[in-house]
Formats: sequence, C-alpha cells, structure tokens
Amino acid sequence: MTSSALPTTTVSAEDFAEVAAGMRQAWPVSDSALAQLRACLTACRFGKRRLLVREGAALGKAYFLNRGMTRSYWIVDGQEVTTSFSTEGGLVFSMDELYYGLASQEYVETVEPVEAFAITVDDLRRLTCGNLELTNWMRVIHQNEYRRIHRSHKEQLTLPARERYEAFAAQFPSVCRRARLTDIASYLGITSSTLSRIRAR
Amino acid sequence: MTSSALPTTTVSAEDFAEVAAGMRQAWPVSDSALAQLRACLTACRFGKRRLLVREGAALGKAYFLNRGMTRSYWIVDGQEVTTSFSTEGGLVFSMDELYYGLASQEYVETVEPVEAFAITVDDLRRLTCGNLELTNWMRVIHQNEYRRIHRSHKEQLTLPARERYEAFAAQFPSVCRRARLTDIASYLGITSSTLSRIRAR
DNA sequence: TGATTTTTTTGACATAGGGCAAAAGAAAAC
DNA sequence: GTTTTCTTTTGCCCTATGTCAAAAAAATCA
Repeated sequence: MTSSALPTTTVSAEDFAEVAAGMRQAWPVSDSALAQLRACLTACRFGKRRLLVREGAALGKAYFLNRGMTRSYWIVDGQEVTTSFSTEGGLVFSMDELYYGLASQEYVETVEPVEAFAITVDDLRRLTCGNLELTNWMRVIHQNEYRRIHRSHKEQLTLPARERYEAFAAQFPSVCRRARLTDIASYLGITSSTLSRIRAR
Repeated sequence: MTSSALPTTTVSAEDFAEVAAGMRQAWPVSDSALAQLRACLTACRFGKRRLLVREGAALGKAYFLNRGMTRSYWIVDGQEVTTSFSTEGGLVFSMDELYYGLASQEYVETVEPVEAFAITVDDLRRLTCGNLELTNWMRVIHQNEYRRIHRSHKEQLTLPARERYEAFAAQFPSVCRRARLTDIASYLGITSSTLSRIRAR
C-alpha cells in the first residue's frame, strides 16, 4: 500500500464490511447511505480497561465495535452497576450526549482490547436524523435496546437470582464467558458472592 | 353539525390539536405530516377495564390517548406484572405487532374510561417508516420509553422498596394517584402488602 | 340502599439474598 | 519467576421483603 500525501483516516469498504453486514440485519441500508456513514469514520484501537465514555464528560464520539467487548455502567454510591455489554457489531454511544446535549451519566469501558470505528456524535446525529434509511436503522437500534432492557426488567421482577443468571447465560453465552463475574453480578442485580455461589451450584 | 352522506370517521384538526401539541414536544412535526397522520385516525371510546391489546391476539390497532389512562402488563405464572402506564398524549401499541408481525406478549387495558384516536398498525408503520419527520418522531418515542425503563431498572437494582416507591410517586404523581395500589406494586416489583405498609409509613 | 365483589390493610411467620471479612486463586507487573 | 494486585470463593449472621390468610374498607352492582 502506498502512502498518500494527505494523512488519511478513511475506512475502506473492506474494513467496514463486517459492521455493514451487521447493520443490515437491523434495517436494509443502501450502499450509498453506508458510504456516507463510512466517510465519517476513523479506525481506532483501545487496550483493556480504557474508558470510552466518562460520566460528566462530553467526549463527543460514538464507536462501531469491530473486535472486542465493552460494558456500560453507572456509579451509584461508589458502586459500579453494569447496565449493558456491547460486542462486535454493536454501537457504543451515550444517549444523553447524542440527543440531549448533556454530559453522559454513564461510563463505558473496554473489557477486552477493542478495534472500533469512531464517529463524532455530531456526524452521527446528522446522519441518523437526516437520512431516512439511517433514521430507520437507528430507530431499530433503539428498539432492540428497549426490548433487551424490557426483558431484563421483566426477569428482574419475576425470577429469582439463579434463574435470572441462567436466562442471561442462555441469551448471551459469549458475554457470559468473557465478562468478569463481578460485572455480570451487578448487571443481574445480585452480589458477586451470590453469583459465585450460584455458579458453584 | 350536519350529517354527511358518507359515514365519516375523520378526526378534525381541532379534536386532534392536543395530541398534536404533545407530539411536537417529542419532535418538530410539520402540519403536512400531521395531516397525513390525522387522515388515518378514527375517534373511539372505551369504558373502564377494557382490553385494548390482548396477549396472543393481533388486534391490528394502536391508540393515541386523548383522555384517560391505560396500563400494560404481562401475565407471568398467573400473576399480572405491570410494565407501564400511559396517559393523555401517550401512544399505546404493541411493539411485537407493529414491527415484528408477532402477536403481542402484553396486554393493555384501560384503567379509566378512555377517549382515543385509533390507527391501524399498518398505517402507523407505513407513516413512521416512510416519512422522515414521523420516523424521527417515532424514534424519540422509543427513546423516551427506553429512558424510562432504563431509569426504572436502575432504581430496581439500587434502591430499596420504599425509595423506589418515593421515586415513582415523585416522577409520576398523577399515575400514582389514579392507579390501583396493586398495579403500582407490581410495577415496582413488590407485593401489595409491602406497598400498603410503605404507604402507611 | 343494601348486597356483592374487589381492593386494601394488618398480622404472624419464613427465606432469599445482602453485608462483611478472610482465605484462596488468578492475573498482571516488575 | 516472584511479587503485587485484582478477583473469586466461602462462612456466618442478619434484615428486607415475601407468603399466606383473615379482617376491614371501598367500589360496584342490582
């Protein structure tokens, strides 16, 4: 590959292919809409345990994950409460920042080394509010998140700790293997001692 | 008002004004988009304790509430678990039915007599996927629901029963007055005995 | 209005899961 | 490869909230 005169941060269609295929599972986005999106992306990498989003700080970026896993959490009374995990194909962003111009209330950190495509929240907002295909795609993203949390909330209300864990393990086997016990426990609303006992049978 | 030759179900701009104003709080929808929507509406009324959405049944309608209140619930092991309340200005629909062509997993019933504008899910889907303004408006609706349940879930994970009730009462004072103790209790994930004791101080 | 049904309140008792702390084990750093 | 740090496991005790049931109150109906 020859180096160009200008420093290029452009992401090739090839590099973007996997993420694009994932997006199309949510909503049929045309090549031209994808190209518009791709033009706004920058490839980036992060080590383990790096903060992508910080509470109270407007970092101004969102990330399409290509490799690795992240978790989102609040800190409540000094305790971390995990609210979601994102893996390959996921979009990591702060809704407060994207739509409300507020500083994020959540943190997002990498759980593993991450390869991602960064986009500024301004570009993401412009694209996902101004292009019908991308607006629909984004709506489906929100819809899916809503369904996940709705289900999780239902399980919280109706299942005891062991069954919540079993449901989680069945629905997200990969996350269940890759995340720390402590983080899974706080996601499920139980203590790590209890989860450890559950795993021990 | 004179009766026309054709049976008319058209909703006048005047009747629709309050709902329209509510919609514009979510997203700036133009008069023309609102008129397209309005053309698909039919005014309707329901008594107290009527089912608007039934589990396993595709009723094919969604409702813009103009007066009254509804609650959505699952039945889990014979127990009703309330998942949301909707009041004036709210849109009542089954996401399973609207986007996934599935029978609803939830029930929605009126808690009070309700005046609403009905729309078929087919029309609603067509409008909210095909018109940029209405797509954005619908995205905000989903976003807001997501934020509500996210908050509720956070409270479930971090607050004891009394404080969850207090947070609910502070955030939804009107719902808290109008809904039955039993339904609020199941929304909060506690038994009615416990909520009764909490209220008694 | 009185009769019936539904909802709320109250009591006695049981238990899932929390809190804390120490030990064991695993991973990271040097 | 040894040391340090982080994470998980385990034990003991405790309390918030559940369960069940009956009485009281409120709402609905005839």
